[in-house]
Amino acid sequence: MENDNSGFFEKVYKVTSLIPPGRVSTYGAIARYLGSAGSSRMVGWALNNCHSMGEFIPAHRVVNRNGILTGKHHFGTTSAMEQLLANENIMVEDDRVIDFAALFWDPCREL
DNA sequence: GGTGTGACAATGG
DNA sequence: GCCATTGCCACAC
Repeated sequence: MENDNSGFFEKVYKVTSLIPPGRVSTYGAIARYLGSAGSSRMVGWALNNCHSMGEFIPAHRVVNRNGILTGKHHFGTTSAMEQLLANENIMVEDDRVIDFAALFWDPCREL
């Protein structure tokens, strides 16, 4: 299919797209689900290339393990990510997801 | 084929 | 408890 990217990236996009609305995930969780727990940084990098994809990736649902919107700057504007999260009923305060633990979506556990 | 990187994570001081 | 450093692994040049 069209998703014949480099493999790891494709999985990142896939899993990220599979994040249910109103939920958030972490780079480490996704990386671990892909079989590479130490590739947490790769997840972020993959999302960085998400702009090269012809499809929108809900990367705003992906935050670091602290629930902090680390990559909000990559959305163009810092408010873009917060707006997107707010649109998903996710409240963000001080660049951090409120009740992140409850909204945390683990692909290894829920998928 | 080697080097650099990158939106993290974990540990140490 | 907060700041700095290292590890990590896959992709781009």
